[in-house]
Amino acid sequence: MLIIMDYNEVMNFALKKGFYFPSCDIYPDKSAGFWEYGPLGVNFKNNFIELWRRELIRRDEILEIDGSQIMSKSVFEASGHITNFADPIIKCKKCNSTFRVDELIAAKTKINMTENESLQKYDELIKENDIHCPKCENEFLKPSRFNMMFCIGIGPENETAYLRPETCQSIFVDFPRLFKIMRGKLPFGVAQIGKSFRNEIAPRQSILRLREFYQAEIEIFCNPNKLNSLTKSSQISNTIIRIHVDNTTKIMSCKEAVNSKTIPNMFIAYYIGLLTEFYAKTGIDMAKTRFRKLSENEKAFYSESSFDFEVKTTVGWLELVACNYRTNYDLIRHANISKENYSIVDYEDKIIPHVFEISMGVDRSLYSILEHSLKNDIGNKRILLSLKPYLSPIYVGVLSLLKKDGLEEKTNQIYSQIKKNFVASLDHSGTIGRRYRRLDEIGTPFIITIDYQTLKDQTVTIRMRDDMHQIRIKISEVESFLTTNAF
RNA sequence: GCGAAGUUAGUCUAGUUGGCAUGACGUCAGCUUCCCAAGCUGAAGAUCACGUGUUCAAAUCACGUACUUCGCACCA
Repeated sequence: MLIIMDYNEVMNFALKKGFYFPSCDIYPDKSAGFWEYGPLGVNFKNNFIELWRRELIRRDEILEIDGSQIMSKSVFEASGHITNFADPIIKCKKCNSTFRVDELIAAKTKINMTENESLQKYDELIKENDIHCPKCENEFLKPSRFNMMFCIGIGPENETAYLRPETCQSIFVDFPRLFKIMRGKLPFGVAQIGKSFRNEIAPRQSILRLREFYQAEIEIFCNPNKLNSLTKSSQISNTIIRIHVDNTTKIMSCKEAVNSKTIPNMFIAYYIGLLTEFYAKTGIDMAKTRFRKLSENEKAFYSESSFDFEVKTTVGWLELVACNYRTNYDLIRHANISKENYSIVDYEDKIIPHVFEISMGVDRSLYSILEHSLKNDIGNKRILLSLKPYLSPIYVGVLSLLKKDGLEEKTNQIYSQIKKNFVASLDHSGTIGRRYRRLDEIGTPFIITIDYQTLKDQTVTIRMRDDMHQIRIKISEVESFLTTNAF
C-alpha cells in the first residue's frame, strides 16, 4: 500500500537527503528566499533540464542561449519593469504596517484605482479622503514604490543595473541578431534556462517561492497572420489536454479545443499539447493538472491570451508554467527605445513578429515531481521515490551481497566499469536489505547485486525499484541494459 | 513588512520551583548474515538559533535580532 506524502514530509525528506536546503544557513543574517541544491538535487535538476531539452527544445528545433543575469537599466525601461514591476505602497507612521496604496484607496473611496498612478496622485487622494491606517488608525508616511527588481551598482560609478526578473528579456534583446545569424524562419523559437531574481516581500514555502530561482523559458516568434496554419500541429492534434475555463476542467484533444474556441488558435494549442506531453514524462500525475485560462483581469498587461499550467499538490494548486501570448509588445518596445530594426520579412509579410511564451518555473516543477513521486510503501516498510529512471539522481546502485569471499573486490570492479557512463552508487556497508531501502528512498531505479553466482558464471542480478523483482543478466550485458532502460 | 506560534546532535525528542542535557532513529567501525530496514559490540555527533541583561548559577526568566511555520498583500 502506497501512501502519498504531504508538503512537510516532502520538505523533511528533501532536507534529510540533501536535495535542497537553505542558503547561508549557519549565519544569522541569512535572508529568506534563497535555497541551494545539494548533490542529489543537482543531479535531479540536471536530469529535468535534459528532459526539457529533449522533449521541447530539440523536438521543436528551438535554439538555446545563455544570457547575462545582470542587465542594463534601458532593458527594463523598454520591458516596462521599471514602472510596472513596482507596487505602490504606503506605510503607517506608527505601526509600520505596509499596504498597497491603490487597493487601500479603492477600498475606502470606491474610486477605481490602477497601480500606475503617480505617487503624488495617491498622496492627494489619501489626504483628501482622510484615510488612516486600518490597523491602528494613525497617519501614513508618503506613498512610495516597491520595485521587485534587485538593483545593483556597476563599476566605481555605481551605474544602475538590475538582476533580471525574468530570463526572456535577453531573448527579446537578442532577437534581431539571432534571427539573422541563425538564418531564421518563422515560427522561430529561442529558449533559455537560468536564474532570475525577484525581491519578493515574503518568500515562503522553501523552493516554491524564491528570490533567486530557475526559469526555463521558451519564446516562439511567429507571424500573427498564420496562427492556424502551423504544419507540425498535426503531431499533437489528438493529444488529450485538460483545459480549465469557467471553473470547470474540460478534457479534450488539442484539435477539439481549437474547434470549440476553448483555445484561440492551433498555434497556442500546439504548444499546450507539447507541454502536456513533456509533463506526462516527468512523472507528474496528469490527472492532477490543468491549463487554467486566465481571465481578463488576471492576465499580465502585455498578454493577449494566457494559460497557466497548474498542478495540484498538498499545498494547493501550484502554478508551474505561464503561457502568454505577448503579441509584439516586447519587440516593439525594444525597437522603439533602442532604434534597432526588429521587423522581418516572412514570405510576403513584413512584420514585427508576435511572441508566444512558455515560462516554466523549474524549482516548482522539481518540487511537484518529488511530491507526486514520493510514497510511503507501508507493506514493504520503505519510503519509495518512484522517479522516472531518466530523472533519478542516482541511476544505478552497485552492491555486494556480502563483503567477503572476494565479492567486495568483484563489486568494485563492476562499479569502476560503469561509473563513467552512469551515475552509480557503490555500497558495501550493512545488510543488503538496508542498502536496497536507502536507494529506494532516493529513487534509484536499478540495483546491481554481486553474489556468489557472479563468481561462478559472470552474471549479476538487477533489482527493479518499484516491484522489487530481480532479473539475472550477464555482466557483459549490464551496460546495454542500463542504456536501453533509461527511457 | 504586520499579527500569531515556534527554534535542544543529521532528524525527531526529554527537560516547565533556574544547578553545564535524555532517549530513539540515522551515520560510522567491527562481528554476524548466500537477497530485502533483523541481531550483537563499539564510536562519533549539542558551547540547548544568535545577542544582551537578571543571577553565585540560564536550555529554563526578561528584552532584542534572525530564521521557520500559519494568516494579509504580491507572485514562476
